[in-house]
Amino acid sequence: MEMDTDDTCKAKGEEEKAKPIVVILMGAPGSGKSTFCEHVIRSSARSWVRVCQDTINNGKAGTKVQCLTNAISALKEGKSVFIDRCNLEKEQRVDFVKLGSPQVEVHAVVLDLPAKLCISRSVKRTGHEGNLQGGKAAAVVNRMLQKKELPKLSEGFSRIMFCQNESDVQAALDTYSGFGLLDTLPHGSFGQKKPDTKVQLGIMKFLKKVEAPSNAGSSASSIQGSPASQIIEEKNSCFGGKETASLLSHNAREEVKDCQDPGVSSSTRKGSSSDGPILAFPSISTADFQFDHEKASDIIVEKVEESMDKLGNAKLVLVDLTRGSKILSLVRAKAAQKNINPKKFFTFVGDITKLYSEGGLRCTVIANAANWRLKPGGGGVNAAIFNAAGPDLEVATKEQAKSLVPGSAVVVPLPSTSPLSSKEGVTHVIHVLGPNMNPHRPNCLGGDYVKGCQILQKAYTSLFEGFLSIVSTQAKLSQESNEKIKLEPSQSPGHSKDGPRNHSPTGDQKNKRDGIHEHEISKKCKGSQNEVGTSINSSRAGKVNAENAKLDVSTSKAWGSWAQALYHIAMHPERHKDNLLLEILDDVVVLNDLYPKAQKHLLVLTRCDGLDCLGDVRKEHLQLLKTMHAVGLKWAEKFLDEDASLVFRLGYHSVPSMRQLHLHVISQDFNSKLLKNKKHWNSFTTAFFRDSVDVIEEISNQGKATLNDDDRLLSMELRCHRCKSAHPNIPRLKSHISNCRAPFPTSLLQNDRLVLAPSNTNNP
DNA sequence: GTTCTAGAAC
DNA sequence: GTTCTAGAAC
Repeated sequence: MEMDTDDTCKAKGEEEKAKPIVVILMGAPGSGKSTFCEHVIRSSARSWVRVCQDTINNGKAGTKVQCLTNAISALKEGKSVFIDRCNLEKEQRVDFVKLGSPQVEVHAVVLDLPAKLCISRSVKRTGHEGNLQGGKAAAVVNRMLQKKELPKLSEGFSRIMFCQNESDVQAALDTYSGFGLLDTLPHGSFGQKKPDTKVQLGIMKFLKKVEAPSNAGSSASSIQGSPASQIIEEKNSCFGGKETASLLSHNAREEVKDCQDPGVSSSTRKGSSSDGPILAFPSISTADFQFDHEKASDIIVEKVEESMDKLGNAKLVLVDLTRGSKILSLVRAKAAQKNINPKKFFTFVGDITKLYSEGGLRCTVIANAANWRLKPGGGGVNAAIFNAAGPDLEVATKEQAKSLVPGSAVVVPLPSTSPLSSKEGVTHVIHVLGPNMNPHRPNCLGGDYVKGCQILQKAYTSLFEGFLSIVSTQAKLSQESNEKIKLEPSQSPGHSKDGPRNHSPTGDQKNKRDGIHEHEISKKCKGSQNEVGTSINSSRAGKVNAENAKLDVSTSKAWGSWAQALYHIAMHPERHKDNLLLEILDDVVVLNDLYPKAQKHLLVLTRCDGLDCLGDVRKEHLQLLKTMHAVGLKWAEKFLDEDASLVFRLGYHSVPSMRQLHLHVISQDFNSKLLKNKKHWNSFTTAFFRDSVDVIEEISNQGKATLNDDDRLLSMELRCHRCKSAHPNIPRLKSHISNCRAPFPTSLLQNDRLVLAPSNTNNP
């Protein structure tokens, strides 16, 4: 056993009072477990014992029982213990979790780093204690990661830290290095991006690309237990849940240093139709009003929990300016313990007046921790918001109320002339007055927390009710504007959908949002504004529906000239006599993909004008979808007659590059010189690809299809679609898939997602 | 040095 | 969607 202890700096007495802990490390070979232990042990004020199975037997590998025995004796001596072994499967760690007791907490530190990184470290390392060197490392790491089961609090951990990139690891190192003998750490699960799915994540570099899709892997192609939830970010400075970094503009990431946001996907930035309005609110009363943070965090979490059911697609975000703010970490821990949906409520570090411009987080409503006179000035959030909003906010506030009593809130629509509106997209400010515990401020409660808590509860209730009233009003207005659009379709051609939205009766508010939207369009599209305007098909401009006429951007998109080819074929197949065309029917055209990404790759193209992509599909298209599927299936079966070894998959890209709804019928060999890049691969092998059978089911049941439209799906780590092993680049991946005969993942074998020759059904 | 990727242009 | 190519990665 390694006794990496540092006895020099602590007195015996201290150790006796202190509670030892067990930290179970989890991670593949090369994930840095031993290094982690060494770093902590070097700088910690505690006595640690590192129990390493690789070396426990006089420097050689030992048994699990030896590890347990040594851990128990270390704990008896009051020492804290690192369990340094892979521990990737639940069963492998269960006995170590049992080391916990009322006196001994068991923590998990998960070094869930990219497979690529672990592999390269394992390969490179020489003289590693576990003797896992050389070329076999890749195979071993891949195999282990495929069995990975991420830990859950329910296994018996009081605290779990997920580290998915180097900065997470640094944060965990800081946490445990500074974890003194008498300190306690908040309980809960920290830093995991998506607890329930195993989304593969991109190999992008920090500042160049964003990271984990928050929700995109939930479809059939994500496999429980697959080694997928791996982040390749190397420098992300965001600790405790890095998702929000995906929202940040490049220059903002440096400033937003802490966030926990498993819920906000890049769609919040892009403003896709699935977004809901977001209320950003500061912690009320805990700053200048000196309200106790523990009590305040209880109330925030309790009130958030109460409002969860009423939120619909709206979201709440607690904002604080400083990284490592006590109130944020308390709220995070308590929200995690209560299993509050992290998609609907999360925390964010940043300036509440610059959430969009600097943080990339679009919050249409922000709350202000106001003073009772509703006046600018003072300090903190109140001063910041009044400053950022300019005199417009003061004027608009006066129209609504002259003063506030503690525990109440007032909703103020923000004029579009306010910079906070034009730059940040804020439509409303809600002033909230919380209880005051500061004797130097008016209405001090003098330490009466019974009353204080009541008032703070009331304050949050008023705030959330105010927000919900805005949400429901806006939803109604967008319905009305939608009705109006339907009545006046002639006004829309030639404009982006901002045109129709200007007909809405909401006046100022609408214009303001349109400003943001245009900003986004100009960022997203490389073409000129003119191009944007003209390339949106006029038949689509009137199609803005109730959903996409909401606060956020519609699904409508601009198509470049190069993206029109399929549309032209669909409209006039007879003019395209080229040899790609296979079949022309009343509703569909079948053609070979011009750039096939597999031995067989066909497109079944709808001839319906105005149906550009999966996002446009509604219940009235159900029969068409079934026809497309049936035609695709017919062709797949024809090819299977010729070559029984083929396997087909039928489906749609969540966001196609080419206009005009088309079904891909693609053989799963992916044997094509034209499959050249990560986007090609991931567009057919991640949740970005929506199986036709699932789409039909969704349209039938819900009236629309789920779009896994997060760009990050397309830049995820390259993994074999059969065995899910990770590969560093396209050539290596292709070389692997040409030989891989692993069975397809179960999810693909279900529900006829794969189409096989009858003779091939048992062993694809 | 070569291989490979990612972003811009089309 | 592809092509081109700078520059990162090896």
